[in-house]
Amino acid sequence: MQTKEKLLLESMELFAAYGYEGTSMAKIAEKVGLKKSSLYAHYTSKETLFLDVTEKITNEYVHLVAQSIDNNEQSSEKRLYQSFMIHVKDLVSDDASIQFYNRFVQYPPQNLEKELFTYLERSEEEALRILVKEIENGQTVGEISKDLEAKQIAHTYFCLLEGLSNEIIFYDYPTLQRHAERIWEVFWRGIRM
Amino acid sequence: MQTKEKLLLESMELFAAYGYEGTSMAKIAEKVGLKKSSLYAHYTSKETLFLDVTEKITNEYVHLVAQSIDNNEQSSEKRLYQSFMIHVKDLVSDDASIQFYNRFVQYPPQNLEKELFTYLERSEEEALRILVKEIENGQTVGEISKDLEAKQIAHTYFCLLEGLSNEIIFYDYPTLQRHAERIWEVFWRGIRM
DNA sequence: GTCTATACGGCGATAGAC
DNA sequence: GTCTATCGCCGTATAGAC
Repeated sequence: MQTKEKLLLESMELFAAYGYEGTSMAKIAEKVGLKKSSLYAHYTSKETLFLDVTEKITNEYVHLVAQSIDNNEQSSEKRLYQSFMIHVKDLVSDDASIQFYNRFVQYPPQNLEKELFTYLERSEEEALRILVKEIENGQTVGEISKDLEAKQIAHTYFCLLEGLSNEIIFYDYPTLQRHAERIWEVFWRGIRM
Repeated sequence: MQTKEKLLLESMELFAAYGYEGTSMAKIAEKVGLKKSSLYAHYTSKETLFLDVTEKITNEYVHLVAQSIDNNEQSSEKRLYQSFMIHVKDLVSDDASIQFYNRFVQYPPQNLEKELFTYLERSEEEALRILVKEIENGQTVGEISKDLEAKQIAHTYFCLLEGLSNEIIFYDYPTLQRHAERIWEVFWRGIRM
């Protein structure tokens, strides 16, 4: 793996775990296996490094949402359920990118707020659009109630996922998975035909 | 207001907005109207100040959950709906304490994780217990489905609130309130008789 | 209890040899 | 591109006068 690639990956994991202020260039350098001054051969500042990570992550996030909807599944219910559980799995798995995404959507570093926002706004909109499309499909084939707007349902879906991400600190994966299944049950009862 | 009281309040607001590492003793001092060295007459360290704020906030949180359920309302649906919307209102209002709570439940500062956890675990359990009681009540009087466990429903309820708290950065209060109402609609359809 | 002054370490960032 | 050395700044925390 190229040094710059590794730098992006390792710093992303540190930012996700300890936040922007909680992650020092020295710690990043140590994890990558360089001296901290060497990082500046790749990035002119901590800020530009962070923003580059952000750009990469937001692109990946949209990709993940799109990919999580498995078109081999027959019913909308199964497609949406599977997508939901894939997200839950990613929340606790080694995929720190979704933790990075959730953390900085909520708590952007003070001075980078505006620049972050432009990246995040775009990806939030795209992710929503992908899900709305799938839900409208479910409404067309008569699986999902037409009493509710597709956008409204999609919002609730993401809202639940974000809420679940808050529970990671308290529970292990099996417990979280059980919670997610029960929460899905409530959600599905709320939107089904 | 006593100096120590003011110190707790002002530092809480800064911690909630900028995080633990993002809040310096100098900024706290400035907001309180003291020199930073004077803070050490009240607390021996930034850590002890932060933990004292945490203790206060977790107690207030349990109190807020208990108080948000208005016993004058006749139906379980109305009581739960009103409680839900009070929380949403507090998310965006001047009440920084709920922002403090949500922030550090999810992202505790690295070195204080264990001590924070003991406070938060206790308050999470108590808040859940209060809501479970109200939901079981709704099940007894036949408003809420008995197909679902009260605990499961309570988890979904808090999960939605936490998810909504993530949306603050994107939307203003009226928009968030509309979202919350629509999300509630999905939720209620999911649990009603 | 609040102030001024200061200690000391870690931070982001730069200079310059190799 | 990576290193050693170093800068200037700001962080937490302490000492001591009032």
